[in-house]
Amino acid sequence: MELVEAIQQIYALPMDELDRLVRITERIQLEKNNILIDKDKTAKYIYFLTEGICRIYYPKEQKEAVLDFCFPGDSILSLNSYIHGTPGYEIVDTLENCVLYRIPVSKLQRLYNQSLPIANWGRKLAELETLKIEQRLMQTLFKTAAERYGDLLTKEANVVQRIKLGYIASYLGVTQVTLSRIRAEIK
Amino acid sequence: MELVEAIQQIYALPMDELDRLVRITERIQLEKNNILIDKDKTAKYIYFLTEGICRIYYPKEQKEAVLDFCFPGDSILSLNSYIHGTPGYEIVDTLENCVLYRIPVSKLQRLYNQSLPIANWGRKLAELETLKIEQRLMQTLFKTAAERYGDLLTKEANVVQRIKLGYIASYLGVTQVTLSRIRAEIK
DNA sequence: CATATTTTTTAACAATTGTTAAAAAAGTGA
DNA sequence: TCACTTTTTTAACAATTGTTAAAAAATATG
Repeated sequence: MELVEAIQQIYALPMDELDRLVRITERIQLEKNNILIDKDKTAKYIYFLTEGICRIYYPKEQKEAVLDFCFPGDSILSLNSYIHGTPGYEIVDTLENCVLYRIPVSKLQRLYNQSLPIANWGRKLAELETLKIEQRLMQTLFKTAAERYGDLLTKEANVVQRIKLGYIASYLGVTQVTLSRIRAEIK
Repeated sequence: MELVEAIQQIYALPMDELDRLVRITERIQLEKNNILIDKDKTAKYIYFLTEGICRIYYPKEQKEAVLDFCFPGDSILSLNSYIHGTPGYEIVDTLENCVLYRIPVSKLQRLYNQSLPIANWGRKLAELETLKIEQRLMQTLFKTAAERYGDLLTKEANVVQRIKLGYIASYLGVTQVTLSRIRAEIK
């Protein structure tokens, strides 16, 4: 998955506009088990993941919850921070060595006020994020943890084995013990 | 709550651009217990509610789930349908007599491709929707039904009495019986 | 105002998940 | 390879919520 591809899959841009975006992106590498986005900090960047796996989670005293896992091609934003320019809630860390591209939010905002296609690209980016979270919410509303674990297995089969059970359990909204019971049932 | 106010609170527009938006809106009234947005239909409009209360819910065989209640000042969109132009999942109905303004999605899309401020307005609309759902998700992840019921009571105190317990229970993700038990605890 | 309908509460029981702790399995590094 | 650490599984018990059904309360209707 390449940067240009990741940008274009959100909203197709004409060459010159695409170039304006690409010119403000930076490529970074981050080793396994490092923090990409920290809570209570104002996010200076939005990211595109091209290699590796990340985890987005909300840390709360005692009880943390995994919002999502990110795979190559995904965009990663600290939502509240990106949208309101205030400190965000979530922590994003790397579960494997990662390659990412980052766009400074301040420069991006400037482009939003200059370029119609890029403003519409930003609109699409937000719209797709909305759908992503809606899907997440609907799954927790309607599917049991067992069903959702099955979905994960079919969608990201080989990947599930690379993620700790505790993280997956948190993503599914159950304890590690319960997920272990679910897996015992399946076999 | 007036239409112009509802539009401007999303993203402030210059007078002439605001006017382009206002000119394509229509005022409608809908009596209590009518369907505003139906599932499996492609939404032709987005709405601003200025009077009354609406309920957004996902209907699933046996088990329906209330996503949100809408109050004056809120915008109402069938997310998937608005974003992808495909049939949506949710039903929106009126819990009281309502006054709404609607914008045809097709005309709105045209403006997105013509006007930079309106494209950015659409971006903000999507961004705010994202945060709304994120809040909803975080509440279900971290707060117990009892806590969330307490939140509802403080935020929309007088309004809660006007909404059926079954709807509120569905919004909180518990059965009506459980919510009844929660209320018995509080008193 | 009295009756019918809807909504809410209460009770008893079943089922599911959480909790704590210990054992087993897998992974890591010298 | 062996010892050590981390992760996963299993077991027993407690706590919470769902289910079903009936009673009570509130609301609507002629």
